[in-house]
This record gives sequence, structure tokens and C-alpha cells, in this order.
Amino acid sequence: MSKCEQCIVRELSSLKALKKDELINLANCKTSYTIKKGESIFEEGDTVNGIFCIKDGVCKLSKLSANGKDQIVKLVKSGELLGQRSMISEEPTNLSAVALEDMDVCFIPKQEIMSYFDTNNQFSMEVMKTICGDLKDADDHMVSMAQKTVKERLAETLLFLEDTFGKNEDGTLHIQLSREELAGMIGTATESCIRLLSEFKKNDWIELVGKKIALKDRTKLKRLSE
Amino acid sequence: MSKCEQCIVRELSSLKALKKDELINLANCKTSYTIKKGESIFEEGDTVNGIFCIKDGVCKLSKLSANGKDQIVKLVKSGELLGQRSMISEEPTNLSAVALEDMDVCFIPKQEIMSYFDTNNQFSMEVMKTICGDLKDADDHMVSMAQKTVKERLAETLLFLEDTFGKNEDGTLHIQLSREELAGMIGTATESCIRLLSEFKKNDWIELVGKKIALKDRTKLKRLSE
DNA sequence: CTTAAAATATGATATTTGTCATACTTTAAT
DNA sequence: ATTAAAGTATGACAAATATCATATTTTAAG
Repeated sequence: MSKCEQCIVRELSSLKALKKDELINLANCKTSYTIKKGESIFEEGDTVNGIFCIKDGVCKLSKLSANGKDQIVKLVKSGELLGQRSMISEEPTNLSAVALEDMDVCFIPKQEIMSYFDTNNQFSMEVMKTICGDLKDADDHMVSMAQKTVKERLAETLLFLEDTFGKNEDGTLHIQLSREELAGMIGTATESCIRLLSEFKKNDWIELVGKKIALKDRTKLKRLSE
Repeated sequence: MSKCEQCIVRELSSLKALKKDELINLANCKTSYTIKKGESIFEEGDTVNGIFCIKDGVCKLSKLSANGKDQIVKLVKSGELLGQRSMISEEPTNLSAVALEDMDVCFIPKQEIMSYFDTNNQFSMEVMKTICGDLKDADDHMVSMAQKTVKERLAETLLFLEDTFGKNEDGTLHIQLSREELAGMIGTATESCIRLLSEFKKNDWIELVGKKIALKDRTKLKRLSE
């Protein structure tokens, strides 16, 4: 049982507002475990009785739509918390969380978080601000879906992926998404996504290294996305 | 200065968690006013230094997209609070709020709300739950935009409008939206929206009474929307 | 290494949706 | 009452996107 006090990623989330004695309690009640790429942390309809603190790795939050396609709502990376919404609402979650890479996570039981809400107002405010940020992102995302073309959304998403997850030494996007998953982020058919990637490549805006993608002309992509 | 203690709509929002003495303070610092149909409560980019409690009327929350179209993100009606997200984030709002009907609202300064956050945990939890509910709605809405056709979204929206705002004696939707606004909710061009309304009418799923709309076959609409 | 399965890619085509033009209808102002 | 402006409606067409078929490449299993 490692000490939460010394955990680096804790500083990145609302948990940074916790005080020393709260951190000691936290270390005593948390559960650490690993999740392999492709495994799920929770699934649509599950009741989440706590929150997950992501120490390492990235996962996708997605929702299966009526037509059988998996729409990716958000990517969550190390330093972020997972499951807050569902835990606070006291409702089964409407999203599935699936690891895109091997992950290290800690589970913190609901009871513990609730006790922080009762005694540590700064923590409550941090959580509230995080959820408000998520809400703003969701609204903006929704407007993109409604008003932008698939091409614009692809450009936007590629830039987002590079900005958020960085790139490898060879310039390719660090985050590994299949074409199907990329299409699921954009909200389009896999074939349409592949076709547009080919078009972007032909225009020399991106490079395709196997199934990896490298951005070559961020300016053009930026202009297209707006 | 009317007493908040006796205000009926207060019972419908997070404000129901306030205690007697808090309500007396609230009554002393709130500002009541009216807003005419078409007027705005705040606009994209404004800093919102408090929240609005809607006593009567309905407004739209919308965001202007790059192509010049106004995407309606949410409708807010009496009993609900407005501006919480922006106030808590301490960021300018990303949405505009415009009255769809004449409205009565009260403005509660940020300072006052913050003091409740400090001293009344139940209130904080209620606000958190509301925002979490909004986040869930936003995610679901986003998936609809990404995965459903315009026709499906129109059917869904018509049902939502009847369920949420009710209908007049003649069976028409109580809420008054122009075709342009309805298109703005669905995320489509005004002409496409009008065209689909005509098609729905031809199929006898709805009736068009002037510019008003009456649902005639909820079952068909429901099936279509899913 | 070989093979089956999965992922990526591309073409052909149908469907959906947007855009532009125009007509009709309602609303509001003089 | 008359007229202009805004809102609603419809047609014609173009563009965007989905779907289905099929080929190619990559991955994983035996």
C-alpha cells in the first residue's frame, strides 16, 4: 500500500486539495490495480461506488448508440479522475471506460470521497470546477458535432490528439487509436474517416506511417478546423 | 422585496436546501426583474457574477458557430438556475441566454452563493448533482448529434418539447419556437427542418396549425427517434 | 513459417443534407 | 389599408456522407 502523499499525479486532480491527515486515510482505503489495454474499467449501466484516480495510461469514455456504433465522448489520461459524475449523481453510469493502453489506477470508495465533501470545502470546490469544465467541453463538443463537417472535425481531432497526448520521436501521434476509434471520436463511419485521412495525406497535411499518423501542416489543419 | 421563503419555484432547484436564515439573507441581496421575449440575460463572453433563478418563462442557451448558425444547447425553464457553470468556473460564459417568452428572474450575487457553499454542504451537493445531471444530458445529446440522422433528431426533439413544456388546449406544443430555432436545436439547416416537418405532416405524424405544431402519432415518432 | 482473422484502403453507388432560388404567408410598421 | 420585412414553404441542384463490395495489408494464432 503506497503512500498517496508522495504520488505525483495526485497533484494534477482535485485530490491536490486534500490535507495531510486526509491523505493518510486515503492511502489506507484505496485499492491499486492495473488494467490491460482493451480491458474495461466500468461499463454502461454499471453502478460506480467510488472514483478512479488514473496513475498511468489513457482510457476512452464511450457510449454505444442505437445503430451499433461506439461514440467516444472523452479521453481520460493520467492525473485525471474517473467516475465522479456517476458517483455524485448516484445513478448507473451512461458511459463505458475502456483502456487504450495498459493502465495503473487507484480506486477510492465513495464513502471516503463523501467524507471529504463534508469536511473539506476546498476539495468540493475543486471537484465542482472540474465537472463544470467537463460540462463546458461537452457543450462545445456538441456544437462541433452539430455544426461542423466531418472533414473539419477530423482536422480538429487530430490537432487535439497531438496537443493533448504529444508525439513520438518520429513525429507520429503518441496516442494509439484504430481508424474505427478515430471515427468514433469524430462521429462518422470508419470508411469515411479512412477516406479523409487519405485525402489529407494527398494534400500533404499529414503523413501515414503504417497505421500511425503524423501531422505535417498544423496551420492548414487549424484553418480547416475553424 | 419579496420573501424567498415563500417563493414556490425555489423548491424546484438546489435552493431548496437552504435554511431559514439563509433564505432571509437571500431575500435581502437578490434582485428581481423581468425580461421580454427576445431579450438576452447574458451573452457569449460575458462574465456572470452570480446565478439567475427563473421564476417564470423559458430561455434558450445557445452558441454561435463559425458558420454563423446559432446552435441551441439547452432550454431552461422556471424553477431552474442559470449561470452556475460559468460562475463556478470563474470563466466568461461560452453560451448566450435569450428569453423565448417574457420572463421573471431573480439575480443572486456570486458572493452570496459562495457563502452557502462554505456553510451548507447539502446545498453544495444539490448544485453538484444538478451540474452532473447537465453533464449527462450534454453527453447524451452529443451522441445524438453524432450518431442520429436529422430526421431522428427532429422526432426526438418534438417529443422532448411536448414532454418538457406540454401542449395547449388545441394540442399544439406550448413552447413557441421559430423554424430557425427548431433547426438550431436539431443542428440542421432551417430549410431541411421545414422540409422534414412537411414530410412528417404528409405521414400524418404531426399537424401544422399555422406555425404551430401538434404531435399526432407519438408512437411513430418515438420509434423513429430510436 | 503459414494461415486465418482483423484492420486498413479504395471504388461504386445510394442516401442524406445543404445551398440557392423563388414563391407564398404572416407580421408589423407606417 | 398598404407595404415592407420577416418567416415559412418548396423545387432544383450540389455536396457531403453512408453503405456495400472488394482488395490489400497487418496482426495474431497455431
